[in-house]
Amino acid sequence: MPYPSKLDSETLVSAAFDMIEQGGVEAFSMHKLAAEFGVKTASLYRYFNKEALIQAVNTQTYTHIVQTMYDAVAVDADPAQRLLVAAKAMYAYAHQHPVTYMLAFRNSDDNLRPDEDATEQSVLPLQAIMAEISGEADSLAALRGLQALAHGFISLTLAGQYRRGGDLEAHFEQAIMAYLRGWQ
Amino acid sequence: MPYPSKLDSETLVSAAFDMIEQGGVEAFSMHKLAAEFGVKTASLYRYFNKEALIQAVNTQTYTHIVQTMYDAVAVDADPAQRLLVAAKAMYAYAHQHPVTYMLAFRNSDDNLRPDEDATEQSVLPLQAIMAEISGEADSLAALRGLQALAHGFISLTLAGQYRRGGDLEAHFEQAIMAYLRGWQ
DNA sequence: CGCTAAAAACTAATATCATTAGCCTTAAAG
DNA sequence: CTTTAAGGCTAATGATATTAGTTTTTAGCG
Repeated sequence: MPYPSKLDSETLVSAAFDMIEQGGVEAFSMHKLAAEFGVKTASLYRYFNKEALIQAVNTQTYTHIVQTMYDAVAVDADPAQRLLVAAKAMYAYAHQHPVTYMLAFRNSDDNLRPDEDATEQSVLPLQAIMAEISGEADSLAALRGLQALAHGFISLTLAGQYRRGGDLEAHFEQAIMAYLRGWQ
Repeated sequence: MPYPSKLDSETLVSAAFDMIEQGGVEAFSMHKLAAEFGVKTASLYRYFNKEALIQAVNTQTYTHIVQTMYDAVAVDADPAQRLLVAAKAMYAYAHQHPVTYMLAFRNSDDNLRPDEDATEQSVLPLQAIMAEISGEADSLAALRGLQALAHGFISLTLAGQYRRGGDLEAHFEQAIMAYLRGWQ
């Protein structure tokens, strides 16, 4: 009944994702996003306000990461190798989408965080693999450490905190392997 | 020659630090900061613009963390224990100053990052300890992994990404110890 | 074929920011 | 007592996010 819609939620989120990845969150504005669709700023508010839009972008980021890791983990190898592959997939994804990656984990505000369910549930398969290394009892602690190590390395790298040269990707792998060795 | 100054750089940075820690960066504004000093907004610009102010806050955060770890590391114990103590000191500091901690490591923008020199140089003592565990050749990789693990665990905790219960601090320690074991 | 309803976008207005240019005030130094 | 420059002030500009209320469009129905 209305007249031809120029906007829809999904397309908006995708466009916002790209704009943020290109120019950073600071430069991102509702005004610029509207302009990209040939629409006035206020029209966006039928779909999202800025906070909701960024939260949607973060949820998308999270979904992508989980998907990436799922695909990666589906190799036929010993547990340590499978976890290493998963970590490397996360590393690669983060380097392809550095801005939105950091944004998703920044979480200054509760409202910008991805949905609860999407997050913790999604790592259960990884925990099962981890259990093969650490034993069932320690698998949660061990998994958390693995997530921490991977995420920490990625963020420090992206934040430019490793400035003394060396092969960062090699160091990443060495650190992961040492960590897994330590749980055996 | 001028008349009694109501402002000075150091006090401004401290006040900004506190305001940000209390209310978050998003809520922080030059206007509110000026109000706290009974001064008009424009007056602040003789000292800082917003970007420079936040960078100064981040530098202060970094200085505090380095100091905290230096103090912690000065115990008489085996290398692994000393590194664990340092990591725990960082953990404790981050939990006392969660907002500014995350802000300092967020680094969306180059200009908000702490000074180059303050950062990497400061971890050399830790690298020396790490070398006792991993050997000289691997000490940089091993140290980077340790930083990553500690920082990653802290950020994921602060970001509310560990929502499945368990003793987080205990898991933190277990993860660090496993990592160090892996390098032995 | 014209009317109606509701979706979708628009206009207009408000409030908050950061930032700059130029002015005014004060007290220390000569 | 005059100079001078530091330090704060006024005023203005241009983004920005957001809301309320209005207008346009077109699908479906009588």
